[in-house]
Formats: sequence, C-alpha cells, structure tokens
Amino acid sequence: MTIASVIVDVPAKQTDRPFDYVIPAHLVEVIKPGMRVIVPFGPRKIQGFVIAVKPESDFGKLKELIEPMDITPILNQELLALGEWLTYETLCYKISAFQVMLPAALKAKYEKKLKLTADVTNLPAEIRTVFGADDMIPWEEAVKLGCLNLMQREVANGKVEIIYEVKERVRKKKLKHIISRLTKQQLAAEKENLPVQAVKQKEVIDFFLDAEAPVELRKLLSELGISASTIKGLVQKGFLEEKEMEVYRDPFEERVFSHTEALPLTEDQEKAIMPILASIREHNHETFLLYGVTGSGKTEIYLQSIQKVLQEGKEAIVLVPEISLTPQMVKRFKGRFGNEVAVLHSGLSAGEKYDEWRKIQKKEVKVVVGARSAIFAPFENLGIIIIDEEHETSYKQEDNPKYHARNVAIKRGTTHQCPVVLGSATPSLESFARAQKGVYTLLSMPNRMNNQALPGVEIIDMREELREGNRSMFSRLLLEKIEDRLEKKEQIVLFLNKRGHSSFVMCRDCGYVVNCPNCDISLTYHRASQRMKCHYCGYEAHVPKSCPECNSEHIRYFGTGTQKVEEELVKILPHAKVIRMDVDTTSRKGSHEKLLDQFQEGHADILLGTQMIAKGLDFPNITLVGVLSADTMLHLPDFRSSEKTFQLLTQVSGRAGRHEKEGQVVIQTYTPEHYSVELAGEQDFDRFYEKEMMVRKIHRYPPFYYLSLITVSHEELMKTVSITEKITSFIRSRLSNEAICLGPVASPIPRINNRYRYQCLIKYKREPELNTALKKILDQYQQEISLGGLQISVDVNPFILM
DNA sequence: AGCACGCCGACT
DNA sequence: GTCGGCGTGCTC
Repeated sequence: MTIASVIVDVPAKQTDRPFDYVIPAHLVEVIKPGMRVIVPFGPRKIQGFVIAVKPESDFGKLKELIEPMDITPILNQELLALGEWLTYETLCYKISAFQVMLPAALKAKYEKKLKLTADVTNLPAEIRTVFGADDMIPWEEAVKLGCLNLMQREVANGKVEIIYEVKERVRKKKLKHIISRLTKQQLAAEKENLPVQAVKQKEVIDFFLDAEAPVELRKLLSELGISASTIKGLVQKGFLEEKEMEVYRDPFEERVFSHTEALPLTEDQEKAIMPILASIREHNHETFLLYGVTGSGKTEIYLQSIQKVLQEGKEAIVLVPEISLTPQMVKRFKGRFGNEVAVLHSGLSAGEKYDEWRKIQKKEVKVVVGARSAIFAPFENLGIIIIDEEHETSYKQEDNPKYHARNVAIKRGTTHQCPVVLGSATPSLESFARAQKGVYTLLSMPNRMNNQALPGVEIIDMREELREGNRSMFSRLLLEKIEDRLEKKEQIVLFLNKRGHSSFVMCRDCGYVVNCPNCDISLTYHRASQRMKCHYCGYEAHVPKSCPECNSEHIRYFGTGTQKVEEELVKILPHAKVIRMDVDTTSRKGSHEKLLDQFQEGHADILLGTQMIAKGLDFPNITLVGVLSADTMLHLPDFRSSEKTFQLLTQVSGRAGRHEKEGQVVIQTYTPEHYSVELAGEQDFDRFYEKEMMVRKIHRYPPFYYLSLITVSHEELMKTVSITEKITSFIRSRLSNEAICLGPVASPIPRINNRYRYQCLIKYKREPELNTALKKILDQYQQEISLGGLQISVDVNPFILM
C-alpha cells in the first residue's frame, strides 16, 4: 500500500501533525510530496499538503485520499524543509508555514451545500419549496431561511445530504485564441478558392500565413480592424480553430521599459562589488552588509551582481520594502533585465500575484523583485538574494508565522550556497553589529556618486519658535526657504510623519482625552467621516461637542495631519501648487505613480507627504526637504524609536540635491538635543551607532541580547494576570542566570477589544532550551486556548513590543 | 477550526 | 416527552 502523510488545513495545536491517507491505486504514480491534495477529514473535505509518501502507516483505519489539486508539486523539497524550519523558528503551525510560502490565491476556499438525494418519496413540501427547481442549495441559504433543523431531520432520513467542496480561489485566466488548422500551403490554396468579395477573410488568411503562434482573438480583431463574424466564417469553414488558452494577467501590460546597460562603476562601487562577485563565482554562502550613503549607487551594484548570476544560469531574489516598491524601482530592474523579471507586491490583485508567481515556478523568469513574502519565491537555483533597505521593519511579519525575511534569506542562502546582500544607508544596529563582529562582511560606500555633497541640514528648535511668538507649524527659516525655492522654480518636499502621533481629541481645560470603551487607547479623529475611530477594534463615536468630564467647550484636535498642513500651506502661500501624498490620496490603483509623475513633470512646487515619500524619490529639481516634526516617533514605548527616528531623518534628507543642484534640509523638532535628531542632522551614522550601542548595552537590548515576547490575553483581568504569572515563573525556572525575564507586566496597550493583555519579555544571549520551553507553554494551555477564552502569542525577536 | 455527540433545562 | 442550549473530544 502507498500512504501519503498530509498536513491538513486546520490551524490548531491538535491537528498540527501529519495525518496518513491511502493513495488510491490510480493515483499512486501521481501523488508526490509537496502537492496540495483534497482529503476527507471527519465529515468534511479539506485541503492538505503531502509531506511524504511512504509504504506503510502506524494508524489502523486509514481513509483514502480524494484527489490532487496540483499536477506537479507546488512546494519543492527545499521549501518543504524551509517550512519545517519556519515552524520551529517561529513556533507556528506547519500549515501556516506552508501557506505563507504560497500566493494567497492557492489557499483553499470551502463550500458547504445541501443536496437532495435520489430518494424523493415522502419528501416534505417545505423542503421542496426551499430547494425550488434545483437539487442543491448553499448551506448559508438554509441558515438564512432558518430551516436548519428541518434539513437536519431530512439528512437523518436520507432525503438530503451535506456536500463539502474544496475550491480554488482564483481561476487561471483564459482567453479565446485563434489558431490555424491547416498548413501554410493549404491555407494559401484555400485563399485562392475564396470568392472575390471575401476581402476581409482573405486578409485574415494573409495574417495567418505570416503568424507562427496562436493569436489572441481580441488582438486579432483590433489589429486587422475586422469583426468577430469574419473569424467565425473561417472557423466554420474549418480553416481556423478557436481555443481557450491560459494567459497571464500582466500588471505591466502596455508598458515599455526602455532597456538600460550596465553603468561604469565608481571606485567605491568597484571595491564593494568584488567580494560579491567572488562569492557568486565560488558558490559559497556569505552575508554582506552593503553600507552605502544615499546616492552612493547601491542599486547599480545589485543590478550588476544579478547580471553575473544570470550569466551563471542562476536566479535572483530582490526584496524591497513595500513602500518603496514604486514604479521607479520596477523600471530599473525591468529596464535592465526585461522579461526575466517578475514583480510581487501588495498592489497586485490576488490573480496578478498568482500569475507572477507562476512565472517563477515555470522558470519563465530569473529575477523576482518583491516585498517580504517574495523571499519564498520557488526558484531552485538561487544565485543571490538581495535585501534593499535592510533596516526596514516591514521585513518582519507581524502575524503568524512571525518571521523575519532577513533570517529566511540567510537560511536559503546557506542551502543554495549563494551570497545574501543586505543594503542600507542606515543599517539596523543588529546587522551593523554583526558586520563589526565579522559575522557579515562589511562593504562600505562612503561617497555619493559624482561626489555631490550631502545636503546641508539645519535643525530648528520649535520651542524657540514658539517662545518668539511663531505658533504656526512652519518655522520662519523653513518658510523663508520655501519662498526662495518657489521663486527659483525649484521643488520642495515636505515630510510629515503622522504615524505614532495620530490625531486625538483633548479637552483643553481638564486634559480629558476621548478613549475607546473596549481598548485602553485614545480614539483617532477621522476628518473624512467627522467621527472618532478606534484603530484596534473599529469602535466609532461622535466627536463630543463639550467635554464629558468638565463640560468645557474648549475641545481641541491634536496631531497635525497632512490635510491640515495642506490647508495651512494654501493659506500662507496661495500661489504654490501642492501635491499631497498619503494613504487617502494614493489608495486608488496607479494614483501613487500618477502623483509622482505630475510632480516630476513640474506640475507642482511642493510635494507634501508621509512615510511613503521618504524613499526612492530621485528628482533632480528637488533642492529643499522640510521635516515638519522630527520627534513624533521618538517618544513611543519602543527601544528602537531612536534608531527609527535617525533612519527616517537620514532617509528623508537623502531626497534633496541628488543631482547637480545643491540640496538643503530643514528639520523641525521639539527635542533638538536628542542624539538621534542631532546626528541625523550631521548624517553621522558611525557616531549614532556608537551612542545607540551604548544605550542598548546599558538597557540590555538587541544587539546585545535577543528578545522573545509572550503576550497573554483574556477577558478577565484576574485570569490574565494569574496565567501570565504562571508562565513567567515557568520560563524563569527554565532559563540560565544570564537571561532576564521581565514580567508579568501589563502590555503597553493593556486592553484591546475588551480583552486584557499582559506580557512577559525575555532577554537572553544563549538559551538553547528556550524554544522547547515556549512550545511547552503553548502545549500546556492548549485546551484553554482552543476553548476560545485564552490567547497566548509568542514572538521570537519581536519588532513591536505592544 | 468544525463537527458530532451527549447531557441538561424549558417548552409544546 | 422533544427541542435546542453548550461543554467535550476527535479528526488519518
């Protein structure tokens, strides 16, 4: 007998193990490890992944596997093993690990239906009417009509049966194509036989005398300017044939990427690329930290390294933060490698993502450029993995499996014996420390290409401005410079970091802040709907007209949004043309690109925006960058807040003066003395690194210590506290003296959606037993978790400590 | 996660 | 008596 070991699509502790199924005789040759299959599970049918095929099973009463969902395995041996590794590293379920490696389109969709059986004797009239003319209805319809009990009885009587179906989420896109059924000679002969008046038909035959491959019907029609009936005629005569053929949804259809050639490298670049090329050539794994200031030409290094990899007949993965995966970026890769490139990012529809992914799987492309999840691209012959802006926190997935793309990259780099290149102008402290220790190889590019000077930065103390009577959000210097650039017809970028300082509403008399009744967090004011919203549970409320505490009518809106800045700008500088870029103005597909194009073409003077304009903008006419308030994220309860502030300010400053014209940066802040602001002003990463390393050392944070965070949540406060207490003391008993276990303490957000949250933070250097201990905790509380009362989340190397 | 099974209180 | 509420335990 041939048995398949299957991981079923049920994300729960109890089902997080293989289930064995007999492979029916006619499928024995077909079923391979890595395939998705449909299996019976209890009364249902569900999707599963075959992880092994073996001759026997320990289990007595096996069921038969129903059918495969793939023709060839969708996960190769490497990815199957990578899934196991992910499960171990992030303490997630096996099924979640497999699913995260695949495009969402491949996740199964389940349907439940009611079907009349052949036995229609004595069928109650009500049942008849519910079914109507059909013999099958969706389960939901019976629920809606409230006749479930009725149905259940008939199921027992054998008149109705419950059907479980597993469906694909996305169909392969198919379009009508026309192909010739005759040889060219035959076609030519038939053309002669056609009546004289069949002008159009003859034209079509001419076309097919030239054409090699099948042609899309739609394209054929528009190209020849004919109607469908012409084709129909020829099809009826048997000359041509209509065929449904699979096509890719192409998000870049009708776009031409002009080809670019490798650029000559600067001395810095030459020095940096050598070790990478050597690693490619010698097929050995090495992790490089490419530390190059903004404008030092990191992308060209990526491009030329990839070129080398392609010459070796291998493939490349390039990870880019979602936010900078702009058309500009895509253009650079498509320009160099043309059709060899697949692009994976969140702007694509599920179908488009699936199609791009399939190009990788079918080996039709050799390079993938994408966000975090592209690290799982199913290449089998990887030659290089590049992570651009490696310090970006978006490389860490915040929901299960809580993996970091950098770690996955290094894992895959080891398996494939290929280099991993981490690039940044402001490396994460973790990576830089590793480079200093020699774990990674440091490659520095301290100079900008063409040796342009880094932009001059001025830091403005906004408290000073306030003291001198300037209550606006623009300092006098910034305003002066803006006016100057407007006059010179040069462009300005204004940056506002709204994140971390959302607009809240406060009473000016008593300080009352409107909070969410379900979560211990202030409500955010939404201008568009004129309502207050909770970002965590979705609760909504009206804006109070007077203070609920003291009845004062002095309600004030805090936190400056881009909209408010825009209004202000219009007031102060009525002639300036402003383009605003934030989530609201870029939500529509393609609007991001459109706005940038407008700005590039000079249709506006000022580009005002959030996070999303901090990266990748490279326009020659930008000579002034203003940061409206540098310290909005500095005071978050996050040990990385200084690092993030420094990175963001450096990043934004890099937008100015990238070409001939000299750039200037004005940073407004309420804490100019803070080292992350000050050193960002001097663009001095090395000193920032030193300073921040000291702080991390004193407080025992990464990179000196690893972190793991356990968050417990429950509806009852007492229960939450007592369970966290037990967990904490258990963990403590399993740790060495070197490790520190902080807790139990309330989470920074102590209540979300009426669930109390407590946590335990573990700081450690080397704890080989920790993983086992954490697993044990999840096992221990398994029942209480599955009953729904308790939630325990474990985050190994967390990025958000909330 | 679903789903069946089973045991108890509230009704026709 | 039976309908339907939810706790319990299993799924190859």
